[in-house]
Amino acid sequence: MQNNSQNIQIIDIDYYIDSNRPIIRIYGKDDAGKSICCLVPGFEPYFFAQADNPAELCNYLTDAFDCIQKADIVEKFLPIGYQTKKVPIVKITVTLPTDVRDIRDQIRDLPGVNEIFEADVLFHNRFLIDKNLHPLKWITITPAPAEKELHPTNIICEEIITAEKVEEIDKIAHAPFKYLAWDIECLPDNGALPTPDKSPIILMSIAFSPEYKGMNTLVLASKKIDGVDKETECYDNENDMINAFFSTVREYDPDVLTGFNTDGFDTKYVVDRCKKINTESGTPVINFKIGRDNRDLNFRVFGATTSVSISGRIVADVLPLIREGFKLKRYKLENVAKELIGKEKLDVPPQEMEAYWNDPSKIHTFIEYSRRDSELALELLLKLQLLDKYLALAQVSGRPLQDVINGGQTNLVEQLLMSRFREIDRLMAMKPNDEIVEERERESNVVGADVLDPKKGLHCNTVVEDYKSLYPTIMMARNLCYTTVIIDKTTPKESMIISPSDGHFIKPEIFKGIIPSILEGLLDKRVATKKMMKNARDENEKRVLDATQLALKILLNSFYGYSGYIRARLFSLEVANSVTSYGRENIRNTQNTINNEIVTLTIRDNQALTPNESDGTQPNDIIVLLTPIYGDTDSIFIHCTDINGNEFEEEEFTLDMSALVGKKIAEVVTSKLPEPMELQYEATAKRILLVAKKRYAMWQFEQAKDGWIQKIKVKGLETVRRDWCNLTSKTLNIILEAILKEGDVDKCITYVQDVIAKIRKINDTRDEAFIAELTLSKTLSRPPSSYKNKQPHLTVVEKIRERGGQVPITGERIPFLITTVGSGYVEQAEDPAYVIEHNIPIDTNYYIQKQIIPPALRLLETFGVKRTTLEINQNQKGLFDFGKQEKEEQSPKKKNSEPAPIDKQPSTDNNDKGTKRQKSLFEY
DNA sequence: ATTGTGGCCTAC
DNA sequence: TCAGGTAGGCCACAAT
Repeated sequence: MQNNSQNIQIIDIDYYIDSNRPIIRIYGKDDAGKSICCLVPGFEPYFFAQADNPAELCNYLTDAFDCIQKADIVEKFLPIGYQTKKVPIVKITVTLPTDVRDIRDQIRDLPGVNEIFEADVLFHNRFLIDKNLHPLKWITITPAPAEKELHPTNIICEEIITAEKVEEIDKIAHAPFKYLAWDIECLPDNGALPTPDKSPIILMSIAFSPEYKGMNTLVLASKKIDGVDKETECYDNENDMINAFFSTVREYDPDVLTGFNTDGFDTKYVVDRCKKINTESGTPVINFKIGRDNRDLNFRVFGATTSVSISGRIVADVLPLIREGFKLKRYKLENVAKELIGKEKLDVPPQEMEAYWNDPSKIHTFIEYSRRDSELALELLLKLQLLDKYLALAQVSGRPLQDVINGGQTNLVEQLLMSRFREIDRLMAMKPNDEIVEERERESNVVGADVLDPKKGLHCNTVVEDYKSLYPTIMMARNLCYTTVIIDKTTPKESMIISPSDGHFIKPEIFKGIIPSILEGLLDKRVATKKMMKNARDENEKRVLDATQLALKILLNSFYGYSGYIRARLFSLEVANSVTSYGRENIRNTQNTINNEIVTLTIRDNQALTPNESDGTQPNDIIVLLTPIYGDTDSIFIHCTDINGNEFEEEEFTLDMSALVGKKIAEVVTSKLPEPMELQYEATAKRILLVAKKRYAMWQFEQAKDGWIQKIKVKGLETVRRDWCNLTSKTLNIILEAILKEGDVDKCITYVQDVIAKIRKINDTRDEAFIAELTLSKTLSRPPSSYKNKQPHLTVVEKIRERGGQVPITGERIPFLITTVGSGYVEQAEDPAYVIEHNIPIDTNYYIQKQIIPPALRLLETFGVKRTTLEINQNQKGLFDFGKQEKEEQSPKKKNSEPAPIDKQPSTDNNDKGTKRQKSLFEY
């Protein structure tokens, strides 16, 4: 190896033009933190065309267009369908990447040209695919000899290397990245959202990691302010401040730029403001070129969303990352910081900003407020490790990090498919145009999974089993792929796999599909990564590996969704429907196997035996009757009872026994399935309350290395829904705890009655903390004008607009309370801040009748509890200890962790903490 | 009273 | 919200 070769981690990739040829530019960082730009000349853009007469097309093309370097006939498979013969295709190599689109448009409609392929693959992605390189992985660069060196003048990295050769190498740890978070403050328009044509930017703040010239933060002000500290710089006016901001960014040279809602607000605001100032001055007084190629930042605006990118750097707005990663009721910086890192945002209300700015005694508070916002954004990104997953997805998929952050799963899947298609000489289809999308939309009819009817009510001792990666394993087991779908009607039946939805695929012995092969690779890699994780001693490495295995899991599960996605390059209803039809068949088969074949298991000598294995009954045998009581898509819940279908007595059926049963069922079912499909034992529910499809709660015990980990798991019920108020969630949590752990319905009734009593008094007490518990929220999911029906959150948006406040934008969650003002729930919705400020009465009846009683009753009616019982006004008994809910704990040596089945609990109280007699749960 | 729809959010 | 898929519960309200 040459000793002047250099290793870098790829951060970004693009190209530039030098002497009318494209040069690939790889931006990266070495392990000492030096920013390096690697130039790779010699890669040429190309695409493909299928023609009636390929030779004729070749001749025509080379004669007609100067920018076409070559037109050759190559042999390729077409994108969809199992094929045995390649077809002749014209490969058109052009001079510049932009020529691809030009030539494509000019030849598309020529007579004799049937179809164009791969003309919409961006040049830098083409390079990554063809060279088998992956962003965020490390490469070693062999420098070109001096005479071949390129000397671009605009690149502002610390070092520029012209590469002779680049090769990927193995290295786990990331390079030391530099992060910069920023934020702007503008003078609002009378408390409403500021607009760039009217409102100036007055403060800009920055937070650095690692520090910059000894500073962790820096606030720039657009006027002279007395008595500021050394991390605040004052300028004479707005342009000077903005220019200082951009030159600070250039000088610090961050790899990652972040902020809170910077893509959605700040970036566009600053750019618009700069343009306005530049236009008004007649000369460009502001230089906002902050790319590592010394160019402007790039915008792409799609309707309400803008995505920002800066060449050579990564733009990562934390707001969308947090939206995706955390389920919160609101996503204002204030809420997010408090919920996720326990930090307070400083408070300067928009209406008062002007006053703060103009008041010398308050302006320092304003400066600190601004500084805090950048600090919080940076802290969120780093502490929550928001980028980890995306770095790993870029590495595994081969797509540039900025695409991974801004885009969806489509890009990732397509990059993987394209790489593998290229290896076997298969063409990739172009992205569908609007016409094709509409057609697919009309035809699209994908049937999904089965949800088994739940046996509603309370059950003890239920084992939960699920299929490991069901859809990916189905695709592997049945060779489901675009490349295996039968298009030749003469294919003999014995060569085909026919799915329950009547999809036809070639057998893997004849040709193994690309998707199954990709999935197999991802699965193997995931197993290997998890193994490395176990052995890793370095915490940092462990973190990276954990992100990698998560990324692999995400990719594994993306292929099914992609196959039925109407905007996909490859779209196949036959594939999508075959996957789900096998899934439905599978869950039914599982249910039947348990019902009709296994039926019972015998527990003997710490083993679970099937009827075949047990060979009669022995004295200490415990016979367990298995009844599937619920299942959704890839899971099945099996109730374990005695032979007569009654719940076991306390201690008769232990958790350890349930694990034996669960594992035995998994083993028997798995043995009948094709590889690599696998049913696995997940956990045991000591008690489970099945309310409806997709709605249940259970007291779950999961087997760990040293004992059982217990928790209450709630699915689909109001507790986990963000469109119900906190009071509902808390009330239901108490009820669930009482039912599942203590079997105490009395307690539930008293509790609900007390909650109702407290609601009744809220307009007298005006307890603000309690009012906050009544706040509902809903997402404003589209522009207000496009709603067909009125909605409560729309009412609130309208009211805020009329009052001249900051109007929420599409995609925001809107909090509201139901007041007595107006008629009907929709009209009665009001902004909580306004309710407090103007002392608007709360509609107590709504909360009692709509928010508390129906959800409580849904849980309690199985025990015979009636609406009238809950409504009885029992003058306040006062046991309001909200918020003492158990999360997750190691089960303490069986102490009280195995109460008797509820319907058999003795009528005398054996519970050490209560004294009053409990009614049986079925006495109501 | 029952049925249909628009809307929201969740399970998987 | 150009950002993978379908199933499904429940609310409010309108139509029957």
